[in-house]
Amino acid sequence: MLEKCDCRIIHQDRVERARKACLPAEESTDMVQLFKAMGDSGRMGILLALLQGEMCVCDLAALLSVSESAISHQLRILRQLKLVANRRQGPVLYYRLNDDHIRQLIDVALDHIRE
Amino acid sequence: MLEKCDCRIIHQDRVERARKACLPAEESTDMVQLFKAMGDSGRMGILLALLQGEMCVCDLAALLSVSESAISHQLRILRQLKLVANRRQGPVLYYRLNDDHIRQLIDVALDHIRE
DNA sequence: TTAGAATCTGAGCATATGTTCATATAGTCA
DNA sequence: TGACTATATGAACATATGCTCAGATTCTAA
Repeated sequence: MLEKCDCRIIHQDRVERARKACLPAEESTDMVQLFKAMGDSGRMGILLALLQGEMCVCDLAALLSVSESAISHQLRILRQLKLVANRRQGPVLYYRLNDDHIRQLIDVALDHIRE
Repeated sequence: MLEKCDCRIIHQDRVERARKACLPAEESTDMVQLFKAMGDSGRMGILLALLQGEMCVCDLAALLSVSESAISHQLRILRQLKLVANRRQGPVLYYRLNDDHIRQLIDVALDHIRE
């Protein structure tokens, strides 16, 4: 036989190597949360829209054809993860992308799916 | 009054601008699928492990403390999205990251959460 | 070809997630 | 202050998602 798995670990060395390279648990979960936030069509629609510039809640609702409440719920998630930020002007809240990382992530993702 | 929203669209121009910049529907959904795939702690664990090099199913199961069946289900999703690829050597399938985009995405994500 | 190893697959179940609806809050103008 | 606008929030419900378990494949060695 070529390979045999006794304790269901064929390559103890590889498992150890990966275990040592593990990220701190908090970084890992934060990263998962970030990708999860971008892994929803509604939230991605918001992010793609904000790539073009600031928008308010009702603009986004009109653009994406969903209720303003739904947009607001999604924006809260994006806010908590520091993906978007807002500024108030009168009664209107203008949302924008919080930094350039989102654009970078989208660019790399597009590279991947277009290859 | 400073701003007023009649038809629930305050800034028609911004909505139009965003609408014109929309990605093709397929690209958008593919991108969402990609981020969704990376937005799960189990699958991210697999990807982080494979950053260190090839591993087989039972190695991953041991490393991540889940069943081989669960790993196999997750690997199928990652395979379909071209995040991982495998090669067979005897009865063992060795999985690896399919290209460098995953590493790039993880790097940018870490930049974001560490800032 | 037969037995056993490594992996895959489908169905079922428990949990997680997104939307809706009703209501609350913050800000503006008369 | 009182009426109205824009947005936020909480609960409830329907759907999506990941794991488990049992069984099916694929490959190897004898």
